[in-house]
Amino acid sequence: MKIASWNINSVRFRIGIVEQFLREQAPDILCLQETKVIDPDFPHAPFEALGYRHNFINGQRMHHGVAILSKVPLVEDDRLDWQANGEARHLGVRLPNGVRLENVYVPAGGDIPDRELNPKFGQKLDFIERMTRWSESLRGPAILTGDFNIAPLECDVWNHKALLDVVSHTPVEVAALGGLQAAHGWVDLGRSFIAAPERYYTWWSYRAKDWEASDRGRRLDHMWASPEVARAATAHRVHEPCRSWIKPSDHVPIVTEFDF
DNA sequence: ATGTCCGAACGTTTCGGA
Repeated sequence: MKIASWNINSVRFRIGIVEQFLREQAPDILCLQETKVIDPDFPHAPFEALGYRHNFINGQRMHHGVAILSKVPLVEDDRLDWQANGEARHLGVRLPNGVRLENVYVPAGGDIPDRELNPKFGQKLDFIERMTRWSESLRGPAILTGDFNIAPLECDVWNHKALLDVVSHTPVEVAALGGLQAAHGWVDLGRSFIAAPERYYTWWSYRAKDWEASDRGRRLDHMWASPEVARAATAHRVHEPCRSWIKPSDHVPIVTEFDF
């Protein structure tokens, strides 16, 4: 079982590179974030043509939105709203073997890392806190993946010191993410296979003139698993070349293979 | 390091969000 996660930054605008990725990597399941499309306008046909016939979508107008496209039958569990503001940021399904698959788009949190000056930063921390409470009560084997919008380790960013005050790498966010991870004993599959201190990024800003040359990346996208599920993981890859494809997302896909 | 990209709006350009 091959499971991929990708913040696509508009599934309609980038349907061409989504198809290319699915043809080349053929994951059994693809979790998307930032689909940026209401459910009636979701482009189902390209996925069905490639064999993805078990599709679950949770979209909204303009922003956010998540989807799970699958070759294997899935059962939807829930779509949670940890901010209680109606934003489409989660979709939970169950795999044929009963393992839960949770696809999440964590709020970016704005530019200023101060909840008094920037309410979005507070919402991001509150979102993580509510996810932590949910995570504590979660029973059974599960996979938690998506764009967490936090790069926790020093080697998850191009310059640790330069980014200590930059939203996505501040100590308060890293501590919150650590609390979430501890709340279910989540295993960080990315770092299980690409161990620290090796460089590992999944996002490069559009604003760099040459993303590859400057390489100012961050690891914002993650795939975590319950300990028993993590033991079944056999491979994990990050597909950096996708950042150079035509009309790229600023994120690249991550893929984990499981022996089930 | 204030740069780029998306979707929407009575729009042929500007804006919020990331």
